[in-house]
Formats: sequence, C-alpha cells, structure tokens
Amino acid sequence: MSVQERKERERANRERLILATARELAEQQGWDAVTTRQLAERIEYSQPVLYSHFRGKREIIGAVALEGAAEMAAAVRAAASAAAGPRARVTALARAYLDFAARNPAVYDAMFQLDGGLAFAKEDTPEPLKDGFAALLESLAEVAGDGVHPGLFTEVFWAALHGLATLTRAGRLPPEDTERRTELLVDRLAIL
Amino acid sequence: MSVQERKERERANRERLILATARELAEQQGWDAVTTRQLAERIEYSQPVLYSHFRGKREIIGAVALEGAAEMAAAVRAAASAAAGPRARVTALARAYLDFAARNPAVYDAMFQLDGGLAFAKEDTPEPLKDGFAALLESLAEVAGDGVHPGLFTEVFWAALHGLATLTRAGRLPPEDTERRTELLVDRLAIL
DNA sequence: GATCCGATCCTAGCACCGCTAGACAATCGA
DNA sequence: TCGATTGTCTAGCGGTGCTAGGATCGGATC
Repeated sequence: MSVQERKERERANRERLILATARELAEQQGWDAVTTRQLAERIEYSQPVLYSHFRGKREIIGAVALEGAAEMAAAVRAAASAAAGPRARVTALARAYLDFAARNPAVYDAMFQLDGGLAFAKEDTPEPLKDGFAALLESLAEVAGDGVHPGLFTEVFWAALHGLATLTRAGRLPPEDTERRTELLVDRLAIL
Repeated sequence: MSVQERKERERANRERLILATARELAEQQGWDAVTTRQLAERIEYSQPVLYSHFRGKREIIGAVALEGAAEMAAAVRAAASAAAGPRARVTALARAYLDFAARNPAVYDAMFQLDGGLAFAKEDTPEPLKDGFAALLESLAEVAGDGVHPGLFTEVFWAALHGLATLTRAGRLPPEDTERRTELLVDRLAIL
C-alpha cells in the first residue's frame, strides 16, 4: 500500500503547510487578515480544501495554538535548565515566557486571546496545554513557599506573566520597563 | 433656539440608548451578537443612524469601554475607601477589580480584549482610562515598598489582576480558587 | 397659510466574511 | 479498458460592516 502511504504523507504535508501559512500570515498582518480565501490562495488550493483538514477557522487557530504551547513549553524549560539556582531559574522562566509572547504575538493570541475551541482545566484538555502548565510548575514549585500549594502558586505567577504579556502587547504598558517589572514580580512572588 | 436644544437632547438620548443597548446585548449574548443590524433593530432605527453617532462598530465598543473604565474606577475607589488599613484596602481593591470583571464580562472585554480603537499610555489617552489607573495607584502606592516606583508597582499589580481576570473568565483557571489566589497575590506583592 | 429648503432617515446595495452543495476530473482497482 | 471512488473546484448561501442616494419630514420665510 505504498500509494496510500504516499497520499497520507502528502496530506500531512499539506496540513503543515496550511498551519505554517496561517501562522505566517497572522504574524505578518494579524489574524484578521487570515481569511479562508486569503489562506486558500496562499497555499494554492481552493477554500474547500481547508475544510477537509479542519472543521473551520476556529480549529485552525486552535491547531496553531497547540503548536505554540509546545514551543513555549520547550522555550521555558530550556531557559530554566540553563540557569543555576532557584532565583535565576525563575527569572529566566519569566523572561522566556514574556519573550515568547513578544516574539510570537499572533501565536500568543491564538493561545489566549482568540477562540480556538480548546478545552481548559478539564479532563479533555489537550496534552500540549497541560504540558505547558507543567513546564511552569516544574520551576515554580520550588519557590512557592511553605504551606502554599504549588499549583495555586503557579496559577498566580502565570496569571501575572499573562497580564504583563497582554497589557504590554496591547500598548497598555510601556515596553521599555518590561525588565524592571519582571524583576519586581520575581522578587515579590518567589520565596527564595 | 429651544428647538435646536431639544434636538440635541434627543440626539444625546439616542446615543445613550445605542450604548446601553449594545452593552446589554453584549452581556446577554456576547459581542459577536452585537451586529449593526441587530443593534439597529433593537433601538428601532435603521443601521445608518448608528453611523451618525459613531464612526463604526469599533467606536461603539470603545465608548462602552470608557463607560466601563469609569465604573470600575468608582467601584475600586469605593471598595478601598470602605476598608481600614493598608492591607484591607489592597485586598478590597483586588476583590473589587476581579468582581467587576466577573460581573461585567462584556464590558471588561470591551476595555481590554477587543479593539475599541483607544489609545493607551500616551498623551491622548482618554481621561477615564487614566483615571482608572489612578484609582489603582491611590491605594497601591502605600504598599509599593521602599525604593520601588509606585507607578511601576501599580503596573505589575494591575497586570496580575488582569491576568487572573482574563484567565479565569476564559476557563483557564478554576473559579472556585479565586479568593485564595487573591490572598496569595496580596500577601506576596504588597509590602505591609 | 403656502412654499421652500435643509436636516434627517431609510432603502438598497457594495465588498467581504465563513462555510457548503454539487459538478467535474483524476486516479485506482478489477 | 472500464466503472467506481476519491479528490478538487466552481458557484453560491446567508451573514458581516459600512455607505450612496433618494424620500420625507419639520422649521423658517414670504
């Protein structure tokens, strides 16, 4: 069944092409510009082809979000493991998180601002999302402090990072003070 | 010129009606349901009338956001002034903020999630937005700690609240632990 | 009181959106 | 070689935000 295998391979390639194109277009011109027509034209297929891969636009956004979650988890883990000592680890984690959000605004939007039809904080939460939270938890648990549930602490720390990321990106916070805000956050939240 | 005054009054009334209807519809069915057609039908005028009051849908969202900012500033100030002592003030402020976001999700979306075409952190930032930040600053400055710029501290605290509000609302954080998260945040961030 | 004129509002329609039915062509198995 | 299946496209549906242009209404003037 080599023929069938080839077809499946080609199909998988095209699906990757769709996601990569959607992501690229979103980073270049924003998600509003990612219309099914524009996307179809860029991958050089007609619109209905998109619907043979995804249920709709929401699911495309969701798929990009999952990609992003996996990348962010990797980035956070890499930064944390390259740092020595709890304090350096947490600082590196925070910087990596905010850096990812700043460098991939469209992906970050797909993960948290847009409706990608993803479930959260439930049984059927997709693996990359749970793993993203786990990546934060790994480094944050050690600085949660005595008597504080590590999961709860991670939620609060994560929320703070998320707030900084979104408000900065939306122009609500001046970008030049990001580093000072990060240091203040780590100083206060983490018990070293 | 009593005639002209009457007309201006009626016009102002209709503008209030548009905003109240948009807000009500958004809280009931979400901003996606606030289409120009639906909105026009509810106020019993045709669509073009909307455009004689606002440049477009964005500006309507922006106007609702400004309303919301004023209300939130008032809510935060009321909560803070009813509390005795720095710690109680900050806790009350945090609760009031999160409570407002939870009770008025559509308005909160208009303020921070949607594009209302509003300027931020600049000279031409609308007054209600600057005042909203000022309301936070008033109570937070006293717990910023020595050597920490009150504005910077307020930004971080605000970002944390914003993160908690949005992640909770999006189903990313289980709502039942909100109170514990709030206490943890206040305990760690505020210097008492 | 008749007439004019300007402000006000609505009908109709534009270009675009996400999505889909059904015709068509290419490819596979017999 | 032929029929069936799979894959793709054209065309179109109902919806969106927004606007041009005509009708209508009310106040000011003679």
